[in-house]
Amino acid sequence: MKTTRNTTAKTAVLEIFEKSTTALSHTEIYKELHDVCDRVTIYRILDRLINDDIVHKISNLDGTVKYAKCNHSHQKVHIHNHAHFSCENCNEITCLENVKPSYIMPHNYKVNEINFTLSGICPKCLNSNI
Amino acid sequence: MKTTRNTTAKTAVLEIFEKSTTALSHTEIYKELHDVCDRVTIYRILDRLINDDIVHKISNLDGTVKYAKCNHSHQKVHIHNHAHFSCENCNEITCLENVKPSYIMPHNYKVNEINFTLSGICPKCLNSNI
DNA sequence: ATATATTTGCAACAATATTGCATTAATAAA
DNA sequence: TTTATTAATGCAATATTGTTGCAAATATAT
Repeated sequence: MKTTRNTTAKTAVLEIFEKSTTALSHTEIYKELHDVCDRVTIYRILDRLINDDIVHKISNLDGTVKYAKCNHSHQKVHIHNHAHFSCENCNEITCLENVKPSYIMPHNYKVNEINFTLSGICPKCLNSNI
Repeated sequence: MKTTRNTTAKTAVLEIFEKSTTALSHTEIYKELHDVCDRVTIYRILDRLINDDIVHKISNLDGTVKYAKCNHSHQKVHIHNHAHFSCENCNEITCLENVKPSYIMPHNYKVNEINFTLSGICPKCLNSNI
């Protein structure tokens, strides 16, 4: 198995995820790191982090792609089966760790992963709009 | 209210949706219509169809965007709150009209729309892989 | 048949993502 | 600590996806 190295850029990306309470787009990450590394490097770091199961990818209703750090406490196996909320006002995406949809599937489908994204207005915007 | 016209290109797009059992990307639609109309026209037709509530937009786990015809039988109001299935093998997206997730949201969120996409292996691929 | 407002094509542009390749740097081994 | 190995990076080029402005074409109402 190939090892994945701890580089300056990778550490910087992880720090940004640590600080952030919302999911981040490639562009948002690059804005903070434009003097640390190249645009392309960030794409490659994100790919690696996804592969290593440290970060997961979220695609918004409008087609924009964001990334968030997984916080699988200490489970061996984990599935990103929690929901995401996408605010139509501030465009922030937050993980709703505790929202887990229940559903009944037709037979003959093998489900590996689910993506449950809700959109609307987040509490922050709901309050400030009064 | 502005009227939306029935043009050759729009009719052609609708025919493609009619024929297809899966959701289609802009690229897939354009492949069939490259001698009927321009790339841009298809984007604009899709925009109109979404506005007219004839087509809905689905964004896949990998960030790709697809479109599918709504089959809201005869309801006055309808919400696209059904699930979609994205096959990891053939990459087709199908609407699971009858799969409707139930979930409990934290307070203070105003939910306007939901997107529930499951990925894995579809029945067709499951059978052919035996 | 004519008026008018929508739709289209084209060209240009913007944003996002990918690839090849030489160089740099992190890690393992000596 | 030094050296060897291979992952990671930077840069340039390219691909893909989506958007905009404007003149010309076309669908619809009158």
